Amino acid sequence: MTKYESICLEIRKRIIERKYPIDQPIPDEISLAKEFNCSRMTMKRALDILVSEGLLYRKRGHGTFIVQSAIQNNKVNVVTNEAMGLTNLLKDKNVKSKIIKFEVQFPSEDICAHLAIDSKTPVYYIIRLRIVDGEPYVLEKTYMPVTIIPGINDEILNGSIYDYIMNKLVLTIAGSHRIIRACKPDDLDYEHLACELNDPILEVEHIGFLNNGIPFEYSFSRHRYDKFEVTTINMNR
Amino acid sequence: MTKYESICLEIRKRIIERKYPIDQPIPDEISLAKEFNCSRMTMKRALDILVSEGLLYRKRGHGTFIVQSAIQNNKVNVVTNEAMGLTNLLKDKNVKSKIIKFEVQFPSEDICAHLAIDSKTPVYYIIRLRIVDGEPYVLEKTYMPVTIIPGINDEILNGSIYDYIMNKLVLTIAGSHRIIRACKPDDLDYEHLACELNDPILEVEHIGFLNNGIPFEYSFSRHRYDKFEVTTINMNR
DNA sequence: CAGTGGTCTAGACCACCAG
DNA sequence: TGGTGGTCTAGACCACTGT
Repeated sequence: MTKYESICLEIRKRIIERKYPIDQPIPDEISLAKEFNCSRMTMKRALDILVSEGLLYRKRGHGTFIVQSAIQNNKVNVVTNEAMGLTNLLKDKNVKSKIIKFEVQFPSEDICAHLAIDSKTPVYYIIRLRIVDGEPYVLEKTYMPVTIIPGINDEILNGSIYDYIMNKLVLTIAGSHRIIRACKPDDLDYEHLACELNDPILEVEHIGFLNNGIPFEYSFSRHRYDKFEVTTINMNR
Repeated sequence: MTKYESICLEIRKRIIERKYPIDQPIPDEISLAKEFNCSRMTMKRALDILVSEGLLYRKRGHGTFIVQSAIQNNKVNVVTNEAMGLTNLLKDKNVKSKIIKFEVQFPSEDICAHLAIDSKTPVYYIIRLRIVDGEPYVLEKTYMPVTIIPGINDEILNGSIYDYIMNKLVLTIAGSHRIIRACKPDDLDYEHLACELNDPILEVEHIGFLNNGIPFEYSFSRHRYDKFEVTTINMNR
């Protein structure tokens, strides 16, 4: 935990707990730096993070202000790190996995293109049903190159693939690309997600990248329409 | 133009023009700082931007490397600006608007909370059907505070609200918050989007912010499931 | 061990804005 | 003019890596 991270945590806490008047600027950078016993640069870096999360905004010559709408709808935790996997995102819930399919195959042309590999690089083909508090939640179809993410087994699939990648393989997940769409359910959805005939499905197509820019995962997550929504924040530079 | 911006431009140019070997680390921060006659902190800041764009990645103890896939597929300009509005996003298409409703009202409690206003601040209530190349595309229900975005009229609604905000009111749109979900169609969708009975709808709930952190728009866009998908890019810090 | 990036400092000067 | 945030510096120490 770096100094700027812990300062950032504390300031975020204060804002959420209304320790600072919502219609006033928060204390200036120099005062805060003194209070936290750090340099102004470090203070600025901590505040930069909160600005990038949409919690604060600055006015040169005026001060730093709270974005009121950000804390009025309990939407504060929207800015979670997305690269965590379901097991970590819902860690206060009981998340289980049912392995529907777990195979190795040569990838199709489409898979090759998305994973930036050739057709002779084997990939895992995994279908998992994720169950949250006993209810079917999402059906995940995942392709991962065996060369990049080796050693997948049933035990890992029953827990968190992301934990395995980050902690056992010690790889860094740098980012992701998502395409979100609505579609009609197919037979697999009916079978595992307990859909009614006309329930829509929220499908998230996902490409995950490591910090060397190499894609390691191409997946389709099919969600029950009444159990999931995607939240995004876009701030211009 | 700040120093770190101009350095950033120059390094980006060198990478794209293959001035640095693609399979080698680029020069270390101290050498680059000397070359550009700046401090190491400033150099780091310039490189940080390129890392956040996915053009470079760093390995502690090793050096700074070029993300090969970033410059191999002309993907350099992926970081497009989303805050443009439909009229600009699809400017090579024929986008028309049909005004279904255009009223002024006092906002409900929910609208107040999302726009950070009180219940006596009037808002526009606008429903528009956007038609692309003659086909119904999206049904937009929009709330905007009259005080922040004054002077809306039919002419503006038939064109681009975003153009009006940016060019006539000269306000800067800083960011947005989106919630994306799948849902079943309602009567308004059947009537205007030419939905079949069981066609899902992709709904995007949207809050737009100005650069002072004030929300100026709260909207629900209901899309035909076969005509629209949302694309997002997420890069970790 | 030497070399890399990551963090942090104490202080400087500038740009912007209100009274 | 005073106070704010924005940029930049020169240097320090730390964490991590391969030799």
